[in-house]
Amino acid sequence: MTLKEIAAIAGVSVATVSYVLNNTAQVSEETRQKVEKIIKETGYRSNMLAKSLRKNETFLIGVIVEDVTVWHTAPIIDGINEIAEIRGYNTILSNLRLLSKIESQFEHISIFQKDIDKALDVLIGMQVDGVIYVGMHDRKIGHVLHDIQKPVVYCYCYTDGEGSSVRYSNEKTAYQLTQDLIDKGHRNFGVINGLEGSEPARLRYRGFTKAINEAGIEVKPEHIVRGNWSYQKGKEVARELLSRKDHPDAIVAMNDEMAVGVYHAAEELGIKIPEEVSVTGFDNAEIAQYVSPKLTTVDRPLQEMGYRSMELLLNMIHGINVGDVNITLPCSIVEGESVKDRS
Amino acid sequence: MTLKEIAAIAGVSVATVSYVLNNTAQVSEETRQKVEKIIKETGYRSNMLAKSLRKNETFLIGVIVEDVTVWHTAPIIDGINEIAEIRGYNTILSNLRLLSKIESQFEHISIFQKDIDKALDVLIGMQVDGVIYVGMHDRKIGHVLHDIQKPVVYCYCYTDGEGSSVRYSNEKTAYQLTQDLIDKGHRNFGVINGLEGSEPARLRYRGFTKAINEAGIEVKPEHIVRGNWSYQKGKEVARELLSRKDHPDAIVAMNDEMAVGVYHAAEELGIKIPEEVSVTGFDNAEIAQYVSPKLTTVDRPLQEMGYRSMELLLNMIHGINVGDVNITLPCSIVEGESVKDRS
DNA sequence: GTGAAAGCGCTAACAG
DNA sequence: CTGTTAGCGCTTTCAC
Repeated sequence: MTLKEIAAIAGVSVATVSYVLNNTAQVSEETRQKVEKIIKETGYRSNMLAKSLRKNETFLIGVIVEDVTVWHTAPIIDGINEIAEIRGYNTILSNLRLLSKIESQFEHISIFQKDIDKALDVLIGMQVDGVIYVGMHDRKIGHVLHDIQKPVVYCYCYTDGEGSSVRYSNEKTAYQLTQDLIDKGHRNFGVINGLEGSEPARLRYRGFTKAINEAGIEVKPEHIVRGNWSYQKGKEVARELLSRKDHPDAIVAMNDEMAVGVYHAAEELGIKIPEEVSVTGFDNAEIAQYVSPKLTTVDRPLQEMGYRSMELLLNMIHGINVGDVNITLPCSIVEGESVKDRS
Repeated sequence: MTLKEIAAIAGVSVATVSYVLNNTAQVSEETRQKVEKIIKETGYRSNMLAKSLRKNETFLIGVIVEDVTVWHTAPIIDGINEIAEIRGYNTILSNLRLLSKIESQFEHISIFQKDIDKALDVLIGMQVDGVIYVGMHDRKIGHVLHDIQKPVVYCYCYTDGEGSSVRYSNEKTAYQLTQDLIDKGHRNFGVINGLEGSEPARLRYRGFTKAINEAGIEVKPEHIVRGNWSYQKGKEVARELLSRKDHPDAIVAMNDEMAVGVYHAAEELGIKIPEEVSVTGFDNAEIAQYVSPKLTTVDRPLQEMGYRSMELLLNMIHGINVGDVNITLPCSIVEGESVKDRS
């Protein structure tokens, strides 16, 4: 069904049909009724392709996600969609599916440039007004979206120098978390760090160290161990940590999976949480609320990151805030029952 | 940058540029080189809107998801995308965001018809070749995608009579799971059912009952309790169940959250899993592998459901298999350590 | 081998 | 108030 056909049935011109459709000119009540009736009857829907081509505007935003199955991606998409819906935009999602395409999790991004370019060809070809790129890890990536003459926002990742980004605060949150533990009287700390080379691991550890140093506390070198984000490894290193006679009275695990590893290691060794050792996690994974006692952890503002990315992009599209903006959102600490007040 | 501009720079006609771009006619090597050089230099990307309008084909598939944050949605999308990529199609995702829009989880779908129609307006307007509708619960929904003259596949839900669907097997899987328990010598069963009115709950329970009846086993009515899918409620009813002197030696929980509730109830009461009571879950949630002992549960073929939905849709688009098809995929049982062999 | 020109469905002057 | 028409960027006959 096309405008022309509607016009033919109604016995009016295409222009008139367009007028009633878009309410873009005065049309007599009689004509309007007649046309509207036919539109309803035929179930006509206007061809966006033609419309957008003609008007040279699409109200379309391209969203490239590195992998939709990485669990933080969905809430970010949801946040993006919510703002899009409010502001009258539609989104077109491109899923790079990196997770299933890579061997090593930290292989350099550039080998996927071809995939990205392919995705961009489609999105730019669809004449999107701007692009949001959602990372699967929080890290620096190259200018993967180079050469496109459109506003771009990187979310859950960033690029050096060029381009705006929306991220969450690793360092400051780890700092606060550690301070809370210090305030609650803990002095003998253990820390299970994330995977070597991971930026969030580095930042979280730095926040931890800063709080420790400011409080003038010393952490025994043997109490600083390296995990790899996994439950298995967390349990393994926690076992060593907790087997020591001078084991920590607080273990800061850099994510929830490893924190749960600590739970199980403690259980094996008959060490009570939080009575004998406090434990904190990071990320507010689903498991955090299903372990007993509930894990104290950190909630990242994922949906909010979606909101802000979209709002930032729309501002750029409308010419507000033309410079590069780097937004770092605060996290909130989720109080569980895995930390004891020893003060 | 448009074809016309490229043509002007190269000093050839638009037709010629189109020929080299699409390799659709013989072009002299010299001209081809010249044009290709300019295309590369200018970073020209063809306008899909114009192209699709002209060719009257888009290779675009519309994917409507009821809520992207419901955790089974992402793997399904991923599966859809994988096939799309292989077959040269692109997808455009529409997220209805039902979860945040509804009060009661089981409110009738029809009140969202307006949202769905809006999403459809966009998708159909974009001239998609077909639509996949991904539900947030496995249930029967009305003909929410009525009146569209395009192939439609319902995934993780279905509609009565009209329309093809791809789902997973609740009943048969619950049957197998129960049989396994019977084979391992369990005779004193307890079951924690899902939310009243939920179709998967009904089907899973039916599968359970079928296996029980076939084996000539009797389940005490007091051992059949109603949960609501939640951890909290699961723990609560498990506490009652396990407090009884004649408590079951196997508890079939209809999802993993409730199964974890059983774990914690058992722990409180000093009852050992699986020595004194075996426990099974359903859904293979992330927690299933982080509890100790590991939970025996059921993995739904989510990504595969995405594959099959897309393949089915493409077949419909290409005129193969024109009738309604209802596919039910088998699940696999994930053997944990929460079931003891008592035979 | 290459170009002129029609037309995909729609909007927006412009004319009447 | 309504209709005629040009043209958005592209593909594709049909001529040459």
